[in-house]
Formats: sequence, C-alpha cells, structure tokens
Amino acid sequence: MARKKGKLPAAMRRGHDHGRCVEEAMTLAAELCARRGARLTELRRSVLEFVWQSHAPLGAYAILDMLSAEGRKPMPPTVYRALAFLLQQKLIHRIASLNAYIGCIDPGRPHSSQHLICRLCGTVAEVDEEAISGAIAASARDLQFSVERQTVEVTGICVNCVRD
Amino acid sequence: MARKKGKLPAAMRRGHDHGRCVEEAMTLAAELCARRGARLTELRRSVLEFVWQSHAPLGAYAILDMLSAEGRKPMPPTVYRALAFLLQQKLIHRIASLNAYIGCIDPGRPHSSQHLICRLCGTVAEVDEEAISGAIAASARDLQFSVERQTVEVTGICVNCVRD
DNA sequence: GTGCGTATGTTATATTATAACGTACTAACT
DNA sequence: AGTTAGTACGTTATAATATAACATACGCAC
Repeated sequence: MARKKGKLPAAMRRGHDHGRCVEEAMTLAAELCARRGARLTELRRSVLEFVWQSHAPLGAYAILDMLSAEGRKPMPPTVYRALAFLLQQKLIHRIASLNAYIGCIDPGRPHSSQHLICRLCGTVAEVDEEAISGAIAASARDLQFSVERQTVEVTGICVNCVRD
Repeated sequence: MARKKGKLPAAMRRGHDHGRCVEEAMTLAAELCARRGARLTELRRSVLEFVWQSHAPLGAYAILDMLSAEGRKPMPPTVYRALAFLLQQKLIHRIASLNAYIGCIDPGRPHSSQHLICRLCGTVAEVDEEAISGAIAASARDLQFSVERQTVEVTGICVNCVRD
C-alpha cells in the first residue's frame, strides 16, 4: 500500500528514521535478488546503500568517490556496471534531469513513478499517482503511441525549504 | 488552439509539409524576439532553424557540426550559449533523457508540455494535455510542493514505426 | 563617435559515460 | 578436487556532453 493522501513521502518528512529506511531497503533488495537469481554482490550492495543513504540523487562519480574513500578504488566502468545492474533490477531510478541516481521506494512491485525534485535541498520524493500515469497513458493511446517508459520529473521547492 | 482530439501532432504526420512548419516557426520566433527586445542573431537563427528542421532532437555537437559544414566553425560554448538563449526565450525544449534539443511548437503562449519520444525513429511529438499537467499540479499541491518546472518524457514507439 | 552592454571567439577543462579487452570469481557438473 | 562456462570485475583509453574564464567584436544609445 502506498502513501496515504495528505501524508508526505518519507524523503520529505524531516526527522524520519532514515537509517531504518536504508536497512529495510537493503533487506528487501537482498530478498528480491535472491528470489530472482540475481547476484547482489558486495560492490552492488555498497553502491545501492550509498544511493539509498542520500536523500538527494547521487551522481556516478560521487559514488565512485565514496567507494574510493572506503578503500576500493574502482574505475568508472565498474560503478556504471553496478548502476546498470541496479537499474535493471529496478532497485534504483535514474533522474535524467540531474544525471544522478536514487533508490526506488517500492522495487518489489511493478509501478510507474514520478519524482519531485527540490531545487534547494536536492531531496527527491518518489510518488506513484495513477492520475498522472493514467493521464499520460490516455494521451498516448489517443496518439496511437505505444508507451514503454514514462519519465516524470517535477522540479520546484519542497515543503521544508518553502518554510525556511 | 491546440491539436484536436484524435489528430496527430504534425511531427508524427507523415508527409506533412515540414518546410512550411520550419518557416512558420522561424517567422514566429522573429516576431516574438522583436516584441521582447531579444536579439535573434544570425547564429541563434541558424541554430533554431537546424533544431526545427529535425524531427528528432539534435545534440549540441550535431548542431556544431552543421554550423561547421556551413562555414562557421564555432566552438562548443558558442553553441551552448545560443541554445541557452533559445531555451530562455522558450523557443526550444531540452529533452533531458536524450541530452538533446527540439523546437517548441507553441512558443508564443505560456504552456506546459509533454514529449512523446519514439525509440525507433527518434521523432518527438510535443503535446500539452491539461489532464497530465493538472494531475501533476494536484499531486504536488497535496505534498505542498511548489512546482517550477514539469518534465514529462514518454518513451515508446510511434504510430508510424508500429505499422512498419 | 564614444562608451556600455551584449554577443561571440578562444582556450582550457570539467563532467558524464562507454568501448574494448583482460583477469578473476562462482556455480554446476564430473 | 578439476574443468568449464558464464558472469562480474579490473584496466586502459576515449567518447560525448557541458562549462569556466577571459579576450575580442559588435550594436545601439547618447
């Protein structure tokens, strides 16, 4: 079950226990990969964890720096391959307008998603609004356009930053 | 007035007179810039024309090559500055998922837009569906998120490519 | 025609991403 | 355990996209 109407997504709820979010996401990712026969290696796990720890999407080279700080010294292709795996498994999303990556909040269920990106704090909230994806699907149908992927990225100011 | 229901956008109507589209777009651009006191220089005009001539979004370096073929030999910043101007004037859109640029079909009127991108032929159709932008606005309102920009890029197969 | 603001030219470099090929690991079977 | 086939990772090089910083030229207002 998704977020209730009127309740903010976790990413935009100040003071929520994000460590717990990350833990749950990692556990779920491990389960999903096991179920699918996909190998969530140490490297991939690390990348996913870094991505999840940040409320703002992480760029590939930021991830690379974090891995370097940990002692690994991977080259770009290594990071990009890990990201490609996580994208395939739908454990993360790519935010095209930022060239950056963020954890998927609901990787176990096929869903469309929309991202609200705060220009000030960088926080991204993922939502899944049937009204939006349905309107897009309807419009495409009208044009006999066969949809494979919807990218919806909404840039603006989040509630926390407006208040500041 | 926008496209009628059931009628394809020009970009996806085979055999439409695209030369005429381009001409009209250039004329309108000149008028708008004059009205706004913005200078549509030769360079900017050329860039806009190249962008308009293509049904598929053009990358900055493709534009650069076209300008080079014409005799100018601009460096990247020159092209990016022209693109920045055209974006500011809302004469073109940037397609984030392709790092490429395409003409705006209705630069004279403030509007939100959604882009349907054919994965096979590269053609992009711009639409302005109130149902989509409205649903996004409503969802954002619900989260007290103040929207500045909506990016909606729908990837799939267009009607012409499905038939082939 | 002088001066000021804008546009463009130029050099250098930053940022994001991938191609190509080599090595190592892992799991499955014998 | 040894063999092997497939996958993951390492490494080198480079492609593709984009911007910073500073110099020159252009165009319009006065």
